[in-house]
Amino acid sequence: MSTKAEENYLKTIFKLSEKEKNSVSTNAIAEELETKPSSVSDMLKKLSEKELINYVKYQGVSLTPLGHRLAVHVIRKHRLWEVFLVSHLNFKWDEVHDIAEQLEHIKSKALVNRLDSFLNFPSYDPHGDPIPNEKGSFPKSTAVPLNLLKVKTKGKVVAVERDEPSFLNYLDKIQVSIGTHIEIVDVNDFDHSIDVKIDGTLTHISLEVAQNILICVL
Amino acid sequence: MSTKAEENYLKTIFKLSEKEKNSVSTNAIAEELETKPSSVSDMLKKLSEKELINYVKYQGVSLTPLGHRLAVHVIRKHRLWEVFLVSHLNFKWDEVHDIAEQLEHIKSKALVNRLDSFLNFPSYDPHGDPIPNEKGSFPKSTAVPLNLLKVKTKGKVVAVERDEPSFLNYLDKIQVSIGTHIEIVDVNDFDHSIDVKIDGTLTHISLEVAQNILICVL
DNA sequence: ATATAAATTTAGATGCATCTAAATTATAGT
DNA sequence: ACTATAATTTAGATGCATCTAAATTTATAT
Repeated sequence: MSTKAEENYLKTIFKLSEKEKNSVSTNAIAEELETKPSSVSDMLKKLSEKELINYVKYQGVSLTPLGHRLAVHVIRKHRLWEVFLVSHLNFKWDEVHDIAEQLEHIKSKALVNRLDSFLNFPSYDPHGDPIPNEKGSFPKSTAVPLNLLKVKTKGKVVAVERDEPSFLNYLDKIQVSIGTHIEIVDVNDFDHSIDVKIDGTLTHISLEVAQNILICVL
Repeated sequence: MSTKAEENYLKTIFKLSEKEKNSVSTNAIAEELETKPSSVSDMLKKLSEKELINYVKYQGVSLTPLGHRLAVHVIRKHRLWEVFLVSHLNFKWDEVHDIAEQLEHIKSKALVNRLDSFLNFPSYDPHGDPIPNEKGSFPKSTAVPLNLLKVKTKGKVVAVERDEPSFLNYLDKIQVSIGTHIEIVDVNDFDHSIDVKIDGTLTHISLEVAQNILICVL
């Protein structure tokens, strides 16, 4: 049986593995979890003994198939609960992350699968993140970060890559949500900020924000 | 902020306070929580320092108003989740206790209240136990244990006082659930077992079982 | 190639919740 | 009132997850 802390480590390693192709570093994990590298070292030893990660001292880590399965299952729970909170309890998309962080650790296979069925087997959570099915496979999508698109490209927002209320509130303010249509009007070579048309309105967006909005090109 | 363990102690003290009018003993708590009296002593000291219980060494404990409020809030969450599990996720009444034991520790005032509203402010959980409202007050009921009724009395099952699947499965087997009509046919003076008519069928019930079925006399 | 900096791990500590074994206090029977 | 027994608490230990400070290993830069 895995503890809450272990599950959070696995989730973080999974997340970081997606970005950086190679193995994940102790420091990166510490930063992501807002903890100290020494604490991470301790935990990596434990996870390694449980055969959840491949760990060679000073060389970083990667998930074993077992660790990968567990991480995906926690992510599945997190995202299903987010769907429930937004679609049935009327929470807004910026309010659900912290609650889902708690709910994702509830242990009951039956609960997850019944929740999934109750929600009609959703493929994406309120932030557009894909929800793995019971077997652990993700629906695939061909989304691209907004900052990589060229002028005149039109697309639809399919996901956002950050959960913080400050970010999500900003998106609300500029009227961006999942499904919103966006057109690239101009790209500023100096700071890589961009001008976009959102539902007809012209808006200026920083690189930082654009990087975290995923678009499906139309 | 209270930990899971603290909340479970408070819940237990609340439960035991209902039965025994006076203060609750260390041993009783230990037995209920399936832990050692020495562990209970440690925890009582902690709860006392947090002003959640009134504790005089060797004299047992009682809840302070603050501890009472917290205990009731945990019970509220437990019972609301049980309603959700049975009425929306199609769990049976004997399957929900263990899952609700986990869900009751999720911390979010908004979540509880929205869940309450989503469920239409239920007054009783699937076992017939009363659900306190947001302010902490319970709906009152005038239920009596089945074993205290006299021959020929007719009534309706309004609650059961145990959560164990073994007990609940037995009730399913003899066709007893919340709302079932029962008539006392005969009382055996020797072992206090009773003969009852359940939906027309004659059934023999032990004292142990009868004590845990609450009846509203008709 | 070697010194310096950066990343990582170890050593030793803390707080929480638990345990066993031993000591203490309360209670009940004669 | 006294003693045996039961209930309760204390002392000291363990495992988990974390921390700080120190040591070690790896990477980098001349």
